[in-house]
Amino acid sequence: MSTTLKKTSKLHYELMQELYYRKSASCNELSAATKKSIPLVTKVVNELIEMGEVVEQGYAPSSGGRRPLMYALIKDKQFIVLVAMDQLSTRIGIVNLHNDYRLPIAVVELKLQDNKTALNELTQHLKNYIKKSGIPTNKFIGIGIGMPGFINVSKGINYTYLEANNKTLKQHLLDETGIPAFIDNDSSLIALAELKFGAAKSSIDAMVINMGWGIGLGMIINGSLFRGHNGFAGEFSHIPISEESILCSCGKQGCLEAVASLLAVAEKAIIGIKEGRISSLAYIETLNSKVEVGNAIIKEANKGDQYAIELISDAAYKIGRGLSILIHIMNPKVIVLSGRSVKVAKLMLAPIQQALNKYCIPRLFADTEIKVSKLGFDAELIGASILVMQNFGKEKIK
Amino acid sequence: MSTTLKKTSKLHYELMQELYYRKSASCNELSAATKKSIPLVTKVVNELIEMGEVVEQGYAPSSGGRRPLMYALIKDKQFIVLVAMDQLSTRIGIVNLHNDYRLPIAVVELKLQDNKTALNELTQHLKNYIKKSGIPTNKFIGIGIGMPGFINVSKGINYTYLEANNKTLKQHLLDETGIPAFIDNDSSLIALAELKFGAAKSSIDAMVINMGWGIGLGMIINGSLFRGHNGFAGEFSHIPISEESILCSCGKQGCLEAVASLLAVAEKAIIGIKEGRISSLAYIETLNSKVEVGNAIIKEANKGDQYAIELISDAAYKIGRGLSILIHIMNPKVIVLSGRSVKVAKLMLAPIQQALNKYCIPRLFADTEIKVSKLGFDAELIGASILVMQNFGKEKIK
DNA sequence: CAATACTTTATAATTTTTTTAAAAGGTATT
DNA sequence: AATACCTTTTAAAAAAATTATAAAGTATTG
Repeated sequence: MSTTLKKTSKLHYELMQELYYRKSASCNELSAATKKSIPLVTKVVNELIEMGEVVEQGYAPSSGGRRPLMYALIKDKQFIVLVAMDQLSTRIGIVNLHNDYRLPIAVVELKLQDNKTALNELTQHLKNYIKKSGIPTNKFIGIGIGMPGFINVSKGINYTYLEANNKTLKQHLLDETGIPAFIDNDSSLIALAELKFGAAKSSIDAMVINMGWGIGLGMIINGSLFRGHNGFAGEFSHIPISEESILCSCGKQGCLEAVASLLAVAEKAIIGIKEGRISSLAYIETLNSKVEVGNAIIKEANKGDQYAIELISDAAYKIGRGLSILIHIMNPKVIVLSGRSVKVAKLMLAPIQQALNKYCIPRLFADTEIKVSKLGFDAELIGASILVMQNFGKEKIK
Repeated sequence: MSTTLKKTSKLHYELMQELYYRKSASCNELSAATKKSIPLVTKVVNELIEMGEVVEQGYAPSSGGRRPLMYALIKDKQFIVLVAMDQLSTRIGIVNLHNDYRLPIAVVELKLQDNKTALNELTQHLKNYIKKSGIPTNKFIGIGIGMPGFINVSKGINYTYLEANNKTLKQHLLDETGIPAFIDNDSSLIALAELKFGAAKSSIDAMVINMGWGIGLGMIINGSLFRGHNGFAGEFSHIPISEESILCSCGKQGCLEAVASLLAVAEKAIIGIKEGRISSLAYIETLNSKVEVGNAIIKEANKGDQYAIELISDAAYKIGRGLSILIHIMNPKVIVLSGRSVKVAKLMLAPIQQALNKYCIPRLFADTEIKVSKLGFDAELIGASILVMQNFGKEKIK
């Protein structure tokens, strides 16, 4: 972008973003997407070609009229570093602007809670991974990071984890790597991924449920991610919902997370098995690890183990009750089931539907589709790259 | 608008809308509000003056620079018919574009439920009221109607009440009165009123609670009313919340409305008094009418009657629990207490706060203000006029 | 208390962008 | 094959936004 003398405008970056989301597009499509006139888009696209950022891809099949010339980003000019963190493990990847991975995704053990060296570990892993890729620093657009916790996206701070003394997390990572960093909540990134590449593609409004060790929610409203006044919207995990007074990690009782998250299910399974429930789960070795049991439940439920299915169904019904509240408030068009537990999402559809039948006013959800994510567990990584692209050029153009 | 040859654009109407909301404004303010350039706004404002729609109002005090010329709508050129309905009674008014009433507000008894002649009654009342005003039909911009029920705003249909055989409600009223009509949910209109003229003025996001015989919710998101995919968003009344299995009018159990609405409170009061609770409520004559008792509770609570206050506090705490769910999901900046029960809203603040303290994650509502509406019971009527203004010119300009 | 520095608003000149119109390259139908 | 109809591309005209400048005010300062 700096090789030519032509000045780059906001629209230059916007068109590149759109080409990233669509892989390839015609001038007319780009004009519609950016709400700029065709002549203007045509002019800017030609400038991008001159700059070596974009190439013609030949003609697309006609849709009943003159065939459109298609354009795409040049593959390996720029790269994005992706990071998806959860409480226990962190995934790192690097993609080009066609979303091809340049290295296998690295999975590293990294405990977030009560771990003072967590930030240093992360920084080190990142630096190593980037070095290993052999790509020079100036070719990276940015680092996108998804993680749990209360996050201020614009300031680049996570109030819950990874404290960087006196600095914002964003600034710390920029200083260490020389690459601009952007952080966001894991559920928000999953919602972004579903919006741009997944089951909620081009949706005006969609609710994306991040089912995993917790239960997150990313909300798409008016075609973009809704973050709320302080950026904390979508705290679905901790709505007071259950009559069972089970203590939640947040300190309150009756939270959805405490009764329906994968972690809660695993806990219940461990007790059940110790009490003698018959299940293939009884034969796993690491019965003391909730994480291992949680993963095993998903695997065994898909194989048909009755107890595992019962546990999943039970949780799904409770999630369904939570969704009924969400539907009453938001009246969404699409609800997407995504996140770690997506592998058993098909088993959850029936109990969720049952809960909706019981707790929802029929007219409110008659028109609401419940979809299962096809992006699977990669959604958060994909979301991280979108986060970076959404900020692409923002600092260069005032 | 039709007296001159100059063509009227979308911006002409937009500027008039903005002048309606602000009473008076400078070109710079209008430019900022409409996101159009100052020269363009200046030009169009001058055209509006030529057309006789707008007048100069002289200079406003300087804010540290050249004094701005202020502009305002001409008062009595155009009028709006306002209608606010609830289950039992309907209010009708007429205002000019300075929001001055031209006639005293008419209150008529009109039962919505199970009343086949309701629509005819409404039409007749409207016609009489308009006739009484002496204002010619072509001077009315529109009729704005707020009412309970499931409403499709764009189609102009209420799925719950006022069926107009084979016609939309909107079309029926246009045919009968010759004036374009617009309908919307009562809670949505109250939210609009609070957004433009009330406690949520110019808010980016706000949750407006319509407390009355039911419990409604109007949501302001990104500075405008959020209606959801089918227009049914904000069904706060019927979220499953209570452990008490009280049957709700919607057929389900444990709805917020069934335990915390003014109607539910009145029901509880009647039982309490019959059981011998000591209260000034015991002396009202119409103890069999829930509506009368409800109104009495509001009056006596404000006078200090302990039982009435207890009843209100109890309901408020439950509403607070509902709000805690709303806060978890939406993370709003402002929550406005509005609607019929607004007269006791001050008594409700403490128990609501208590519920939030118990059920909310502190960080989520630390920054959330809970405000009491100053528009009072007129909010719905004001909202009806805004509804009309929002549609002003939309049919004339494609 | 004038002179200067800094505001905000209004107007004019210039540049950018959109709108409109026309041409070019297709498919579908008769 | 001729015609109708559709979509994309290019060109010319019109509209709107920027930018620069002028005008009219307040606050500050020696």
